[in-house]
Amino acid sequence: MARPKVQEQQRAHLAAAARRAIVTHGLAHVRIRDVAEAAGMSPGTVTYYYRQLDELFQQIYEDAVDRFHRQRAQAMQRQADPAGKLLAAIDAGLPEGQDDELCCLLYEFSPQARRRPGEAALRRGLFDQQAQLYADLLAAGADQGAFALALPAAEAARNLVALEDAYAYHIIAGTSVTRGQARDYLVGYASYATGTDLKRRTPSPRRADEIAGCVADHG
Amino acid sequence: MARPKVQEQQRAHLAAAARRAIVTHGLAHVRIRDVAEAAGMSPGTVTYYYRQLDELFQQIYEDAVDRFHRQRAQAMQRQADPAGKLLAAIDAGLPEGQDDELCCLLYEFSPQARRRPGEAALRRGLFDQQAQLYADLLAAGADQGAFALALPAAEAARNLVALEDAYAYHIIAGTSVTRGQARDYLVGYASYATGTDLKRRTPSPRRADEIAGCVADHG
Amino acid sequence: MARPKVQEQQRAHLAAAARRAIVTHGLAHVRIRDVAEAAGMSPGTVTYYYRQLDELFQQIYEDAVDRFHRQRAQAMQRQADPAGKLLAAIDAGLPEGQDDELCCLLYEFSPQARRRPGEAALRRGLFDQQAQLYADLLAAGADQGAFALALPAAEAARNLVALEDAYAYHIIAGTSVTRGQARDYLVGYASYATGTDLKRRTPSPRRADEIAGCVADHG
Amino acid sequence: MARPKVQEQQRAHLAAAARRAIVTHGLAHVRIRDVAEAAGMSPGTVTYYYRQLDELFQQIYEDAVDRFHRQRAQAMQRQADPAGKLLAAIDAGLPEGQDDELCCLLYEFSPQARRRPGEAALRRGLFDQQAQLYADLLAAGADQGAFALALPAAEAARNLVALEDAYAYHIIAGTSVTRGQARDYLVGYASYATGTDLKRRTPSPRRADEIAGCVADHG
DNA sequence: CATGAATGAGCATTCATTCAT
DNA sequence: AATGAATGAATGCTCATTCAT
Repeated sequence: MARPKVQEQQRAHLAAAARRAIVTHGLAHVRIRDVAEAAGMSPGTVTYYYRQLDELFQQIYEDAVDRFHRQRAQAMQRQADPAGKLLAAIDAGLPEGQDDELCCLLYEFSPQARRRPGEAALRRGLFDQQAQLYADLLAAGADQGAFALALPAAEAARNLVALEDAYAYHIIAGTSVTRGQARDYLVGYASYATGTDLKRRTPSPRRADEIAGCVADHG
Repeated sequence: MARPKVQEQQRAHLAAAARRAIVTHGLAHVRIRDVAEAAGMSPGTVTYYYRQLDELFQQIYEDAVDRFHRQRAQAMQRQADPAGKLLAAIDAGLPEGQDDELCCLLYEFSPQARRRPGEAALRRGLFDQQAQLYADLLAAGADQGAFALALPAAEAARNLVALEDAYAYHIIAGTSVTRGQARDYLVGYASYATGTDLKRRTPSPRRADEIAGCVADHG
Repeated sequence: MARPKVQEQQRAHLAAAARRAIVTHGLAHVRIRDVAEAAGMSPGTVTYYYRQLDELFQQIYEDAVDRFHRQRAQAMQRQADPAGKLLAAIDAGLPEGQDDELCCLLYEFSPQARRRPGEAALRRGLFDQQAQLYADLLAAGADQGAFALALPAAEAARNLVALEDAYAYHIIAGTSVTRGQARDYLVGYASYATGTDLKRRTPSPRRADEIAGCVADHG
Repeated sequence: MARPKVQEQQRAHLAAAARRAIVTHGLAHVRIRDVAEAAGMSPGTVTYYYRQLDELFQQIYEDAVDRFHRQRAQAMQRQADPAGKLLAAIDAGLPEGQDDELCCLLYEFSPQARRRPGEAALRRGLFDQQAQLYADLLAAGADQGAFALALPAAEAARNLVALEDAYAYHIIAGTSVTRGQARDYLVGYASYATGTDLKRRTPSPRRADEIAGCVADHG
């Protein structure tokens, strides 16, 4: 902790501003001035804290990947039984709406994966982590007798994550599929995969503090 | 007496060059010079044919959306029975590999949908068209007795497209899921949805001339 | 007459188009393409006939200066008595309206006089010629006993031209002074200068063929 | 802690440089680089202070119109009697010489009035203001018994301004009429209009500090 | 004779970056 | 610590000009 505390606070404040600026203007078009304006600072101050803007963006992407996974893992831990965990996982995986910052960020960065090996690895890790969460849950549920798996846990897990990813895009892009439909489709697929009827269960909405934490300034 | 007009040829040549340039450098970073170099022309010539670069990019996106759909519809028409059509559709929907130009293009443009209403509409149309292809096929197969649908055709169709979209991204981004795995997962889901075992059928690979035609320079 | 007749025709056609283009877009902003469009030709053809656009513009200016003077001299010759000639001169000196091509052209070129010695000389010659017309007329009228000059003919002549120039600008710029007012002021001043009441005389409107000739294509 | 703001100073410095550049190169041909060189700055700095070059030019025109009027109004106020005011007005209305910056600017902008409604309004306002100055002065002089008007004050006032405008052009364009002649003609006309002999009065030359103030760099 | 194709010089403008304060 | 000033590299775009047909 060599850096003074106030420096860290400012860097976190700038990171939050940069997230907002990326979502607003798009990663492709965000300028230093946009970040500065979102932070209520001058453009000079942004480069004062982040000499290279790429450094800031890279950190934001890594944070987003990490946060997305931790958020979902926590949501699952809050539930006791496998079915509850499964529904919690689905709800945590879908964006709240068209402006869900975390999901928007992940999609803004996605085209870069093809060209930047580091980001491809990050993206791969994110997918594998999510799939592993589902796979572990399915396996555990099957062990406990709660689930009667219709297909291998790994395959079902990957399909669940894939469906989430695709529908999440449509939700934030504002195209054909609404969040409610996406949730229904996912619950439907999960029901098939686990041999249980998850549709009868009450939905477990994301808690307010999670949502706030998602966009909160770390400082 | 005057020079013959070759505008259309050159515009097509430039569009092909621009597609390559976008895939190579990313939509966010392509410069006029990149397009010019890919076309073997001077930067001035690019703006001679496309006064605004946006005009060119927009046309490329619209073409890509259109081509993706037509390509798949044609692949399905070549097959006689519902199961064959279904497998053809799946194969036509997945990218050939990490450098599949058409799929790369679609993913390069995808983050813009959130901000550009026109592109969101285009993207929505693409999803709806693809889903409709599947939905019609599933319904027809059910009518003929070939399929015993496990869920509503519309829902199954959307899930198939969603799975394709998600796995296509992983294939071109080079992350966890290979094309072979993706195909297996999709065939598996299609088998479940249609109540038929599609895995035993011989794959119907995309024909070589289709692939060539997809990226060919028309000039 | 070494040049073929058709060449001369085309050059005259282009000059007329250039005049229209200058009046429409302003000398400062006129582009080769504007001239080409006004002529219904391609930009390449314009440079084919006028290698340097300046050459064309210079010719247009010289023509305009010449035409303005000849037009007025002719209008005066058509009248028999001094008073009629004076009124004819005034009417020939004022623009028909906001779009009077000849006057607009002269004003478009006027700022260049300060920097281009040749154009300053041209402009000087135009003023002197006009003043001479008036001075000769005033002197002749005084000799004949028709006018009783209130001040030296040369001074009165220059003032008449100056008033014309200034009011002409307001007419084509569409500012405070209308053509009718400008004419009244000029007639008023001429009445004072000549010691005659010119206001009672019927106006001698510019003849239709003059107006047509003013904007006509020389070819 | 932050740097002090010196924007206003620099903007004024740049405006002065732009005025010089316009007079030197002509409004039609000034480039950002010309302004930058005149200001001793880099081209980037010009756009730093004025994002759109038009913005700077528009401001310069508005300032010029305003300054021209205020300068003359002040010159008139310095004189006590109507005849003195009249002579002061005439002297303030004519350019000092061929390089009178303020007059050159007004003539550089004049062709644009036909095409830009805003500039036409500005130009109209300038004419009306000047004419009003004269009209008020003539009417006041007539009331005091100093002047015996030979024609309506409004008409005489407009003619005075028109003569000034026209002769001013010849002075800065360096054509036939010298400043001395122009002044004599104007004084002659004013004498006629007011029924007084203004020629016997000592001329009231523009004061040196006014001239300096007119072109001075405020930075 | 005429023009469409192609180019490169020239331009305004954007923007990250440096620096003095 | 923070920022306004200043700059120059980069870029899209305009446009006169050249040239092949």
